[in-house]
Amino acid sequence: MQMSNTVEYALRAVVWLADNPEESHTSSSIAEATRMPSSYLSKILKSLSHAGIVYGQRGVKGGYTLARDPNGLSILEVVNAVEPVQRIRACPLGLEAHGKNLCNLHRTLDDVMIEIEKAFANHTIGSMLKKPNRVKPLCGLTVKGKNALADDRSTGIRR
Amino acid sequence: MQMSNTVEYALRAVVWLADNPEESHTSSSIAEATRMPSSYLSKILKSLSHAGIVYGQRGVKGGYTLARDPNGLSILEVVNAVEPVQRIRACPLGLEAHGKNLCNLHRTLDDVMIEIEKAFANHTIGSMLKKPNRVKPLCGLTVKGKNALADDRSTGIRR
DNA sequence: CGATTTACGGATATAAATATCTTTTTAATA
DNA sequence: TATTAAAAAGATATTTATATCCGTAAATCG
Repeated sequence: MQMSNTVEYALRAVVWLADNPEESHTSSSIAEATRMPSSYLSKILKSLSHAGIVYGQRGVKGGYTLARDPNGLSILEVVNAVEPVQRIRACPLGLEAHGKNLCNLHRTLDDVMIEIEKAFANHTIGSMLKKPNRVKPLCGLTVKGKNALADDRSTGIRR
Repeated sequence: MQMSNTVEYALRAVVWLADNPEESHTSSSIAEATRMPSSYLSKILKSLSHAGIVYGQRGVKGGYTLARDPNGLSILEVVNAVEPVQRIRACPLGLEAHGKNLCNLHRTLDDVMIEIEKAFANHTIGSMLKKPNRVKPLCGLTVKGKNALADDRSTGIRR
């Protein structure tokens, strides 16, 4: 049971945009700054754009900006944009016998999913930027050329 | 964000064993009863056996039985046996710069993982069997030949 | 003891998630 | 208006998770 790469990437990108709101950022500049695969990120940004979380401006001087107020944007919304939290609404065994009634196992598992939804919903992107922390968001990375850890070759790809 | 098949299968098997404790059950009989791929289940049962959650008896008249008291067995233990809940203990970006200190994003994500652990830990296998419910555990399936929904061809495989 | 049944360990195959690449569309600017 | 930059769309490749298969070990029974 693990946080998927897709969710991790999407959140990194959104936090980055929230923390650097003064200008728009291209897909590849975000990828470089936050150390993730550029072409995969571009796919993720499309989903975020569809969901209205980021705004993508095409063409020269284009790029992505955050389309929402970080203080009103929950982690749950970001997660749902790329990999929706799947509630259990009907028996996974596919038995029609009892309609919408779940047995205790699946009722319990759905309760766990509800808890997961709540845990995600409880945090906003804004709150993560505001909390004091010795460690800067995204582990001290900054915009390319300004203060980035230039000679770190790690990709950030897990597993 | 979804409950994996592996976790779903493991829990179905454990609940089945807890609900039918009077005799041992072969891997394939459990698979048939709870509608899941037999050979994959046998792999999952191996993990559960390693974790001491089920006991596997070889040979004629052998099979699996629950090795633990269902009332003291949490869902978390079953989940951890097959697909451990992965806490975030170091920066996924792999930066050594700040040791064990997580930035707010990863601190928050790890908090979510803690909530997931708690949600799993809060339920025991026994409690699911005891709760009154119009729908029987595992959606009314019973031991082969007794009362199973014999003409249902659904496999229970999602996605 | 030999045959049968079953778990166990590990190799192989298949499907799905992850990642990359190619082409098209849109916008800016020279 | 031509050129360039970048998102958007979607096809393709790679990797990982899911599922199957096969040989071995242990237990039972005749």
